[in-house]
Amino acid sequence: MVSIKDIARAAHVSHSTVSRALRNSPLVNSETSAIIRKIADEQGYTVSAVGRSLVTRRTNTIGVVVTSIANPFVGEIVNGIEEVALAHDYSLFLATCHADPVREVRAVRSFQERRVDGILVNSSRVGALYLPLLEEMRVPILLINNQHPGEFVHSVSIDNLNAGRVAARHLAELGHKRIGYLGNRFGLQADMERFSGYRQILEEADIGFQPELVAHGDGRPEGGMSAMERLLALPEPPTAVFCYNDMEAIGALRAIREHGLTVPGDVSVVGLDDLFLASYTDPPLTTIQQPKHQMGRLAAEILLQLLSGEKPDSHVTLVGKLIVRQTTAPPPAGRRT
Amino acid sequence: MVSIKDIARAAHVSHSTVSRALRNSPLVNSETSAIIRKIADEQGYTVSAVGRSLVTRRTNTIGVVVTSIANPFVGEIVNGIEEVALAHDYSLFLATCHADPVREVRAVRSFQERRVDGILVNSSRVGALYLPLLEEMRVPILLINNQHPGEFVHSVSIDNLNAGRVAARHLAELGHKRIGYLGNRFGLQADMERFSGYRQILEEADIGFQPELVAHGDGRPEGGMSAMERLLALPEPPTAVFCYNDMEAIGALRAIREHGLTVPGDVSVVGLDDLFLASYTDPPLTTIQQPKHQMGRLAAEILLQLLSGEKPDSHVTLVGKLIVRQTTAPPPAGRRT
DNA sequence: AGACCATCTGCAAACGTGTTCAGAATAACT
DNA sequence: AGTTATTCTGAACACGTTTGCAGATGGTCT
Repeated sequence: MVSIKDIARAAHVSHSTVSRALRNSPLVNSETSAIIRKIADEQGYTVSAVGRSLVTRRTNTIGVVVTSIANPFVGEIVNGIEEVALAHDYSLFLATCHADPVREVRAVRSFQERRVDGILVNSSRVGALYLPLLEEMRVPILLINNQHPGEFVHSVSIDNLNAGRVAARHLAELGHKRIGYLGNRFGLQADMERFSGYRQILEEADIGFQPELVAHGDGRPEGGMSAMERLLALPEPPTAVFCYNDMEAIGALRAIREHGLTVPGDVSVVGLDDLFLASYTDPPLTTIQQPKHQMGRLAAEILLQLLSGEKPDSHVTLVGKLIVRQTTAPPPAGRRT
Repeated sequence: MVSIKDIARAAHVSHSTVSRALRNSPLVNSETSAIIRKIADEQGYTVSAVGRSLVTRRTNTIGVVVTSIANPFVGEIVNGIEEVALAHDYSLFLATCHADPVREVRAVRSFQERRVDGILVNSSRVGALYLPLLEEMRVPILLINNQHPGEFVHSVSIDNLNAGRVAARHLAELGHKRIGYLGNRFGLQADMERFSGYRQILEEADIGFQPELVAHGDGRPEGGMSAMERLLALPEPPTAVFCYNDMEAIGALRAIREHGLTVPGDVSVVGLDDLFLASYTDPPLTTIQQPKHQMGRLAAEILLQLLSGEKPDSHVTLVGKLIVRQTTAPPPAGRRT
């Protein structure tokens, strides 16, 4: 591998001069600079980031740890991160932890060894347990959609309360009086916040909260399906449901169909996430869009600001947008009490 | 940041001894070794990969360049890669190129600067143009599902010919005589191979190839939808279609439904990829599963073998598995001619 | 001519680690 | 006691780069 010294020898200058020439330093004569660059080109020289990092004490890398990169949701986020990282000449270390604390710790340790300049964490189930570990590191850490954003220094997340409100309000405005909530049984903070927003709207709209209209899934289609079945088995089932996420909504759609009912004729459904899938369910799913890409971009931008010494806002929340497709409509004529 | 020299000073030994102690070298006395490790622990020392890489001339990193990480298909592959990388203490640099040659070249250059030990490329549209660039690098490169695998030294890909055969055979065995093909209009090699397999089966089954039953989409639902519409407009439309991928199959399902026909009652549909989505279409999609995860694992394993000096097979192909769900059935009674 | 300045270049140190080699200390022999 | 073998440690160099400082070169001014 050709180094700076090799081309110094070839150009009959010192390696310092080569270093300066390649970095366009005004200190070096433009002619010699041109010669040096030409030789470097011919020899196929590329600067060694590892040599450079050793002296500059910066690696121009950021570590990203996510639950699973196969999840299209996090894929979008990483896409946004990568976009701004690339624009600023940063590279990404990617690690997945699959919600396994051991793996997460291992990933962070590895990042520490590699001397990343900053870390982005997107793994909503990791609690405050790891706070000490993360803080022990000397680099800025930013959490995306984390379970306990308040406890960490910097975070970017969606406004879950607002999302719950927007979804419930949409259904209330369509005239629904029996609006169910298909939650997530793992007691995630996101679930509680979405539920709160939903409940707020019910109170504000004088519909009132009806506890029997709440069921819990597991965040996956199967869980959504069985939770929906429980609601449909009620003497007076809901005419609309707001689901914790799109995955559960898909399960709900199936349960409703298998129950011999139609969407949105008999039951309206609202999801949350706006996965790619949501456009292609039958019928296409009305949902709250999480600004995944923007979330990734914003997270990376804030991290870069931190790295350049600025002091950006500690906790940023983004609001989701309601995407009305075809799973919501007014309640059936006979049930508009 | 605490370095090896700091703990050497604290332990009253030389930094060489510290280096050895932390790497469990048998050369150092076990008692002093214990003392050193204790001090290192107290000071929160973590070895610097950049310092180490400088002397070992290995970074224990591999660069992964993909089209888009938001694509669940590539997400699964990366998942597999990460799994074996982690197991071997390698870290992943991730870069996305969005099928943009400029970005791809930039990503590879960045990897080169960072002195990755090897590179995995998954971007099926990149042709032989970049071969020189890739070969100029001094590290092993392995291509996953590439457009022109033969031209590169190492590759892992799916057996597209076989996939086409399996899909078509499944439909032929159900009794279909008019089997359409919904291809990809961009002339990808994968499309041609899948088509060849399909055609082979038609000949072997004495059904014969009927050119009017072939239409081309764009690899996305919209394209699949309009291509399917063209087939349905034929005087004698197909009773089954094999689609280039699941995305087009989803479009086909929608076109068929909007045409007032049912799946699989009137038309059978087979996709290819087995995206997560495929389980949740209505009805659930029969498709050929691409072993995405395994492909990622295998790619990483082969690369690691290359890195350790072994000479594994140059070109590995994996066979996809037929997943029969509910979009395929015998043709309608009136059309079994 | 000498003083001064501007412009460029090289020397040397530093970053954190691994590794070779030589030598010190101790133990085990004759 | 003297020799040899064994076990451990430290000095020194290397890896590739950046950068402060000193010095060289050549030019301009008094």
